[in-house]
Amino acid sequence: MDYNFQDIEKKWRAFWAENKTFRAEDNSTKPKFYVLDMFPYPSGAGLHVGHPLGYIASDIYARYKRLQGFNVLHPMGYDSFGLPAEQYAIQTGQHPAVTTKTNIEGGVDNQGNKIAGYRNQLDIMGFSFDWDREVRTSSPDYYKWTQWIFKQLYNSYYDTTADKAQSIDVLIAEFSTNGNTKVNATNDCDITFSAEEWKAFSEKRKEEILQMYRLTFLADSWVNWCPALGTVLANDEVVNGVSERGGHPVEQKLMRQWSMRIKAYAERLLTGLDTIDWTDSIKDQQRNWIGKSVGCSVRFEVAFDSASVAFDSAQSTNEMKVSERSRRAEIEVFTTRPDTIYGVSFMVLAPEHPLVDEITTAEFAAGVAEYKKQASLKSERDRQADVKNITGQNTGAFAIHPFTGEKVQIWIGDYVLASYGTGAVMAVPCGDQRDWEFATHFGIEIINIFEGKDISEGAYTEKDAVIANSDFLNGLPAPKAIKLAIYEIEKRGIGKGKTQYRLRDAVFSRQRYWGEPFPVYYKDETPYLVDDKHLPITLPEVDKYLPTEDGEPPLARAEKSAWNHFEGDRMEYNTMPGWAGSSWYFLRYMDPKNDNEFVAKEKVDYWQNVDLYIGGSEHATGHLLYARFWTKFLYDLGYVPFDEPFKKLINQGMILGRSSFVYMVYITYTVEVDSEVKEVVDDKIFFFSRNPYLEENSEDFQKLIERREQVRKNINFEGYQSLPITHLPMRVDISLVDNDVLNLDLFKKTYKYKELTKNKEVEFILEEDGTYICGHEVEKMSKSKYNVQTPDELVEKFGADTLRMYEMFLGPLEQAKPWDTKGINGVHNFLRKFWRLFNIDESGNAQLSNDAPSKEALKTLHKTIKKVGDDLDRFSFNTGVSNFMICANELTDQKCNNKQILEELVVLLSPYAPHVCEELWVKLGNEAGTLSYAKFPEFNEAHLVEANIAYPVSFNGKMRFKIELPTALTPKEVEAEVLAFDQTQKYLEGNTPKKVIVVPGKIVNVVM
RNA sequence: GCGGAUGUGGUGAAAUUGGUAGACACGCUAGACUUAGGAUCUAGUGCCGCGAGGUGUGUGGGUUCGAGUCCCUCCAUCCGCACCA
Repeated sequence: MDYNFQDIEKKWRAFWAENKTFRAEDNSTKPKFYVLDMFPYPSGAGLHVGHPLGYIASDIYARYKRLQGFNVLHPMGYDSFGLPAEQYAIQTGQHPAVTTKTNIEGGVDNQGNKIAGYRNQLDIMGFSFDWDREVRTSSPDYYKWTQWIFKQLYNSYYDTTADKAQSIDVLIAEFSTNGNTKVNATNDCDITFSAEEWKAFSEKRKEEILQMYRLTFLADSWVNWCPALGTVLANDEVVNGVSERGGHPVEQKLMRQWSMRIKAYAERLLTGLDTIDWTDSIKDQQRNWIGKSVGCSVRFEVAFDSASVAFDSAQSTNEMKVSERSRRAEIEVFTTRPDTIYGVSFMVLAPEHPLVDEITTAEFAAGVAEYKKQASLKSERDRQADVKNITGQNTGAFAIHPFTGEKVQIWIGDYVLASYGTGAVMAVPCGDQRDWEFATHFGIEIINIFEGKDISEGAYTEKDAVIANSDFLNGLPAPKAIKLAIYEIEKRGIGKGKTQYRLRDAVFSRQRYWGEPFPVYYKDETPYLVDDKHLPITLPEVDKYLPTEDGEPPLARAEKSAWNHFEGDRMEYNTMPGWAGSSWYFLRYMDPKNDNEFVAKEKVDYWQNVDLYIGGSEHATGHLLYARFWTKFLYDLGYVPFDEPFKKLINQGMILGRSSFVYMVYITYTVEVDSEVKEVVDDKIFFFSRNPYLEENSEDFQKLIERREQVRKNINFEGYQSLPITHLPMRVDISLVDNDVLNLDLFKKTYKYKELTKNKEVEFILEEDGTYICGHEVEKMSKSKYNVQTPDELVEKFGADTLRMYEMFLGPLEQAKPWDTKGINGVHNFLRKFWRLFNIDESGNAQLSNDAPSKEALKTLHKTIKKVGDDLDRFSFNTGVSNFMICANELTDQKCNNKQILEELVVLLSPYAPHVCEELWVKLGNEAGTLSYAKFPEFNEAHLVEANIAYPVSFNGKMRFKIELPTALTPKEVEAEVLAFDQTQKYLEGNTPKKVIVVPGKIVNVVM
């Protein structure tokens, strides 16, 4: 009986669903194992073959762990809030909840297109998900708890002494007893107050101050504003100055926004990386994003001497105030190289630095104003792109060097960023290349403080120099000098040792409809939290999904009655960003239906963190960082017993599309109609298999030349016309192409080229065998490129087991690879071959031998058990498939139909090809549905031991022949046998061997 | 510029600890068979050479009895970050 995969797969999928075969138990004595995929955003386009790659790998691993006796949690859900559904809603008026439901469950969209549905597409792959645990971030049952976590963050601050988050009540109590002078907390508060002052503050003022401490807070901050999307974006959602989604320009705007004080966790996010098993590349990306630098702050006093200051004559009241303050100002800088402080010959402030106007002298006021204007006009992107162009402007002011007491010039320059450190630097041209270039460009003094280093061609930036010319630092190597300099700076009270992070607090509000509403209302424009008993605050209905006319977010359109809970003057109009729901979803799977807690303590205590997480590397600085942050926070509050969410992370490589091209080739000429010159396309159009210019001497190319002469005659042109030949590559849908051969009939019938060629003669330039070969290019798989391969078609044609194994066989999981179906037959044939081993007769019974298995069959089996097991342990799924093929080939050669051997193999193969294995498992006489919990075969080395071994013998490292010797021989005996062997003399060529190296069981090398 | 990764036949790739380079599969060549099936079976297939043999893992060097694997140099491609003081 043939391998009828369609019936088999259908049958077992139904069986698994009906019997809930893959349900994970919360109360189990078995050890747990948590295998998680990054959940998908359910888009209308559906899944292509790239999406399931990671899911297949994780499913194989989950099934493997079940066979090893683990209680496996392997859930799936949907990250279902997001932009595409909202934009579709704006265009069509359809509620995003409806679109989202259709995209998940299948159906017809409101333009009549059939949607397969994510769930159906996932189901046909035979994944062993426990669907009873499904979560959707856009479901109120789920986002109730996203809102609840937000509230916990709001009610917490970061205590830097205890190095953990604490209740904000602790802080309020401290304010009431001691004010804020003794508080050690991560904050943005730049004022100090006493207990009495605190008590005297109004409620509104108190809340304003608390906002500067809370872990999520409302503040006016410079944000990435994307006008096209009408919303702000987090730093990780902005790539090269444009939005990650859609590629729209992004500008800086000062707005009142919710933020997450992720900065508080910078150090723990950094050190935590050392405890988890992720790739170096992702860890480095996170380290880079956090951007820790160790150094110290130093304050330079501004030298206000009467002669040089601008505002003696200035009228501004603001400046008058400064003048009244007895004109004292300090510039604080951050440096990682305090050892080079004697090399400071000037200072540079960011153009936006608040002190700039205050210190600029009259002489330079116009220049500074002009420079500031230029800088503000440049976008962030332009400023970054324009690195080579050195620009700057002297302010005319001076600072006093804190050690030498000398005056150094103060400049402004846009290479200093307002957003990093203090927005000011002490410039050390001998030790920093940018400072060196700046000094050289503007002719500022360069002081060399490195012993014996030449700085005439550039700065010396290594930290291995000895410091000179620097008073108390003289003669010290840089690392020691750094320590001493910090000590001295602190002693003199002009700064202190400090660690700086590049990590910014994360903007947490979006001016969108399709996201979680905040559990927040306003009274007198002061935010208050909604009480837990009113959660979730559900999304209110609105008339349109667009911002209001005054630029308020879409939720501002909601009537008061549209809110399920309304309090105060108004509710919060912003919604949460996409990463809110995905920052904790892995916890909800443990307890998805709990209505009283986000996850019950005993469940999270049992399941712990994710043992294996598989997903794309594009989330390196977004989701993966935020999820770690929230986990650490929930750990601090005692809700979860671990502070890293994902123990091991594997990033599957992207599957790229292979686009096919046809090349339209035609001649153009110009004609004058009513004194207007028009370009005309010739009446004949050629379709070439490839660029004809690549083969200019070919026969086919001659056809073009002839045609051109024809055209030349036809149009009867006067004067010179070059008659250019246009070569236009056009994508064709890959469904019309099989191994680069174009289905010409179908192409002619269906393709859009008709419009372009109507009323024209068309000639296809064919290969010698009459086929038309398409060109191809590897690029991202996308609908617009006509190169999408859906899993559905392949499952239909070859079966899910074949597709699962083929995607694994393609290459290492982590590697990016172009999609190509050329090899799929090989994998399909393997499964047929495997099926044939069972000798299944027409009535569907397996004809197997019950005898004791042969020695060689046992050897094949145990070799395979060992290799496949090892491959699974190191996530080498591609070699696993190879090993199954080798095994099937060997058993076929051995004509093995031994029941005992085949039964173990069925278990071994079942993680990769679950459907066919279930079928065979039952044919072997086992109970339906028990395969998933069978025992993974045990490897027995005894079956691999052979009496003889074929030693490869090499001479000076070159392998010459093999010699069959008993395994038990000692190296000495092997050496003797080899030297006595006939062929040895031939390869010795009369030399006496100097040495013979015998690696037992491996190789013999004769050194001459 | 900095960081990470990769480089092996016509193609996808394998070689886990330094020990027979190219397993497995696709493709291709030749043949067999037939219930004409995206079958099956046999033989071959890195390159050069009729052959003996030579040569071969991006380049050049080194360590070693032995290097795809370790070290150094350079080249190419991909990814991430990028005036971060």
